[in-house]
Amino acid sequence: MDETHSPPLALDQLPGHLIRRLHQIAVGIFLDESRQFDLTPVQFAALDAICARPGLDQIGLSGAIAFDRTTIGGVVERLEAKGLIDRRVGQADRRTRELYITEQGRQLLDAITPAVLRTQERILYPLAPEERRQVLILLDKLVSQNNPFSRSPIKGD
Amino acid sequence: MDETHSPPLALDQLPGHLIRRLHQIAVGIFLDESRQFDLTPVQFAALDAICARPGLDQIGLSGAIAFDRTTIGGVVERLEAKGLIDRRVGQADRRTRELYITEQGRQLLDAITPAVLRTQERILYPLAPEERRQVLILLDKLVSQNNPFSRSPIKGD
DNA sequence: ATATAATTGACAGTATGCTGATTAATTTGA
DNA sequence: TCAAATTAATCAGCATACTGTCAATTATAT
Repeated sequence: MDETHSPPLALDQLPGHLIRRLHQIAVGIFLDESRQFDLTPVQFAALDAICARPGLDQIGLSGAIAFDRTTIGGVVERLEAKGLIDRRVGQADRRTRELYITEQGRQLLDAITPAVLRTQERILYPLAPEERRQVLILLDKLVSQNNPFSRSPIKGD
Repeated sequence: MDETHSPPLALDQLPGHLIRRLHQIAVGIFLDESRQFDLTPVQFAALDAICARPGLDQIGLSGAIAFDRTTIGGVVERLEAKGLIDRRVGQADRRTRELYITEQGRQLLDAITPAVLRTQERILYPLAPEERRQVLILLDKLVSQNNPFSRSPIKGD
């Protein structure tokens, strides 16, 4: 027998594949729930972080929500084009762009928040209450302890 | 008091955000482990599925590993350009393109498999053995039961 | 048999998410 | 002080991941 080839891996049992699928599902539910607001999950995350920390620059925003710093450029550009944030040249450091949420941005954030909360409930809906607590603890453990290996590691406050 | 605005949500406690972060981390580990093979996670998944089911068409491949059918087009195009798969016009249905792994593709799949397995171990490394079993069970439950709501639901065999 | 439906794959367009290079501004160090 | 290193943002380029649309092909229904 010249059987030099290993059998294909069963993808649907690999953690990486399960994680990719779950992410795909979570994004799908988010877009379904917030269809009327024309905001992507990443745009929501950025808007939420800018609201929480006004005057943040783009690198700071990357660190706060773990985006690649190049990706953030396009995201804030689109948020600015929609009138949801302002971008001002930094006072202390003119290389930076300080980010501020606009009144319109605040109103959208308020309006979309219930949809975002419904999204989280729908994602976890298949699990029993105790399992939901469990999975959040395990996901948090995986994310925080693998954080150093991530491409865009979270910076602590 | 005219406090009409709710406080920003704590992103790092939202399931959707944790899932996005974990996916980002998993992809990063995959690319790190398989750097020398020049294959992305999605390309690996497609190659693995084509190996397991030779003659599959592109829609069938989408259904097997939950890709959008448009996304698959570019993926198989790049796999074909690298000489890892063949694409032939379907005999029974000339609309389809039947996908076959090449000998070169099989060899790459063999070579990359240990790296893919190491990737899975690194993803789960922060967890104790019992927690690893738990999280896989919970992820599988979330994925399979939310599958109908996904944009690219898995088709059963 | 033939008009209509549905299906496969392709294409255009948009939005992440990354690499690597470049520019402008600031900081460091000899 | 002034050249060198560093940093913030941008740009070009590539690969997912989705929407919609379209042409070619097949299935259906009268």
